[in-house]
Amino acid sequence: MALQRKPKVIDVARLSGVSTATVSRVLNDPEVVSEATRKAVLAAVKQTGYRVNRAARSLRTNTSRTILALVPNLSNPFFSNILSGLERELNAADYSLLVTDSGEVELTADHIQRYVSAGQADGLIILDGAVELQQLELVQSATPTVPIVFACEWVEGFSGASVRADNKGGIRMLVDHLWDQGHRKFGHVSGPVTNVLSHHRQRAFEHHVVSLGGELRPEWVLPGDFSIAAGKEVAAQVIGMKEAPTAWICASDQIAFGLIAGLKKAGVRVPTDVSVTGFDNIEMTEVFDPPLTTIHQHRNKMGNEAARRLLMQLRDNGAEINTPTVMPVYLVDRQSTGPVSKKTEV
Amino acid sequence: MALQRKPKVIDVARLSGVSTATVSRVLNDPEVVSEATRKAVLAAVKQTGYRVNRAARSLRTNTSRTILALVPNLSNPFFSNILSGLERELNAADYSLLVTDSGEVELTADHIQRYVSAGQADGLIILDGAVELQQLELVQSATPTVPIVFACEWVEGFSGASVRADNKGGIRMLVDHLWDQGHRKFGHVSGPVTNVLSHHRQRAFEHHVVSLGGELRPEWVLPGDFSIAAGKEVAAQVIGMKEAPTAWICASDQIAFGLIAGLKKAGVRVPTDVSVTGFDNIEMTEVFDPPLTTIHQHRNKMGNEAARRLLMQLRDNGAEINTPTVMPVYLVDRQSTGPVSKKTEV
DNA sequence: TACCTCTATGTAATCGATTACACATTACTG
DNA sequence: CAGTAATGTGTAATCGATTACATAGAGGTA
Repeated sequence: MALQRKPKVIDVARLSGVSTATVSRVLNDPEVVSEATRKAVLAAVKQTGYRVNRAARSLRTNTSRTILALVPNLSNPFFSNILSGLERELNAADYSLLVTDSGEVELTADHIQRYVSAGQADGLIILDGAVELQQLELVQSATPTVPIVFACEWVEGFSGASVRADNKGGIRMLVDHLWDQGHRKFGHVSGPVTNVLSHHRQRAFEHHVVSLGGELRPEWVLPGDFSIAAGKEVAAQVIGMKEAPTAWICASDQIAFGLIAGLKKAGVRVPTDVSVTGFDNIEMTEVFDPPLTTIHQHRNKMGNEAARRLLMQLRDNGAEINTPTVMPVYLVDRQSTGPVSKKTEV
Repeated sequence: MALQRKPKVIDVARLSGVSTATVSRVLNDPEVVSEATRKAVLAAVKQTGYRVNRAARSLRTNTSRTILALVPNLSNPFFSNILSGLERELNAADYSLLVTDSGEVELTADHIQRYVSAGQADGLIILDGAVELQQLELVQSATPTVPIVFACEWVEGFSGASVRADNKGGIRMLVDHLWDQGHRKFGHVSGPVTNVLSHHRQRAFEHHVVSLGGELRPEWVLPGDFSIAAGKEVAAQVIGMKEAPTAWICASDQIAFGLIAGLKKAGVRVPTDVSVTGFDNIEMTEVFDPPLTTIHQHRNKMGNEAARRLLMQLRDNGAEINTPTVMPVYLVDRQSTGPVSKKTEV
């Protein structure tokens, strides 16, 4: 009863008494076909269980309906959240998501082209800001029709689209919040020195603290790498400080966790002795002790938005809007921050 | 200087003075070509910057060199860790990884076939145990050459390959550990009732507690859903219990976090009053207060292994070995467990 | 030398869908 | 009603790589 071979257009065509061209039209451009034929063809499609062969279609149309996501570290939950948003949006538009971990390899134009030139991907979503601008431009000039959208991270100077959180706004909210609680001496544990987010937030931090009239010292700015381990290392340094900030702004929740854990172990109380904030609002912030005051970003939505911008570019055929989309963030006030205490003042 | 068009086999062929057949052979089956020709062709490939068109190759060979991963929830860090392992292994074998979130949709054979029948994927890695056996068998009979490997979760009764953690062993280690500390009354917060892992661990838990002679009561077994929220809900129930276990084994670290947070809020001390264990050993366990005693599983390696088994099947063309690969786990003893206290005994 | 084997390579068909172009039919216009 | 436009459909070329089959030449054997 069921067909032995996989059904092809020709089978559908025969069954419905039309040509392969018409079948194809029904599938790709239904309006041009008459009502009656369309119905007949769709019925035949259903009956045969026909499904287009993507390879054949790709070959002919020179498109893959597939998007490649370059993720710096697939095991990082932060990125997987964005991926999730991406995937949902792409799937809804009948695009597939190809994923590659860009963490180990150096992200050269050549590496990226392996996918693009081979016709495996119609567009690129890059979550990794650690691509060199020059390499990106090489990719763009080699395959100018392939849109590139950055999500979360980005590359300074790159002319393409990007979707990012309101990093600056987030930092300001945190500083304001702490300022209102009486803090005047601020420390910052930033992300990796080469990371765009680090730079951006670092700059926002400095500007805002200065503009409020708070104290800023170079030795109170410590680079981390977004990890718990980094937070712990910083804790060790903080404990040794003669004069320390009363509030620490960390570039990620993980750093804050590590820092607080380290401080607690040394007998420093948070927030009684020192206030600490995170960034991201990952799930765990809520059950951490103390629950973490942090900035929430809509990671899923950032993925959605990035996908939408990419799809738009694919449709409008490169109507590039290079203004970054900035997603709003908000402050989540929990218990890792509090009024500055007398004792801490040396 | 650079070519306008993308180079094709014919361009490489012309440049190196051979036929397209020979170029193809150099690329796919180098041994059959003479040393001299091979070198000439490779030089031409390099010079032209040629890259095979995957669509054309796919069409002709009826393979995609792409694997589809079905992930129940892309934003769950647990799965993204497995993904990461998968991706690395597949990439090393020149396979690409297509990812889809199976969480929202019902995983029907039809849904899966959308990818497979369309020739988009040569194999399937399923991280989602919530597929119906019948649907799986439909997929297998429709496309018997497409290997399926389960990773982490699996479907009872399914004849294909699977890679999983030693869930039973992990549970036993936990029970033994608690038993040694004097606990005799055990509670279990399991995963979702329909989840294979839940069942498996639940059974292991019951068997082992009983075989040691510990106490087991139906009201001490509470279903959760692996989430922090579930842990919190359970905490509320536990607090109301007339007689409660002295040790709780949770199906995930997240549940344990939620449970402990809830207990702490109600003034119950962990581990002084009650011991709690997790499962997974996610990064955060270390900085949690108290640091969580849990079972570590090699999530990355599970991904690696699943990919390896799939690739093996693709090479040996379906030499199916249906014994599951069980990955070892180990106990990480931290501070959420301790000797049973007198006070807790009612 | 005649014949066979083996190796290296070329010729051309093939995978399955899309689409340029051609054509037939119908509808509309003055 | 002739002429033109609009609509719907079919024919066949096409995308780019792989590979069955054919063949040329080298080497071996009786």
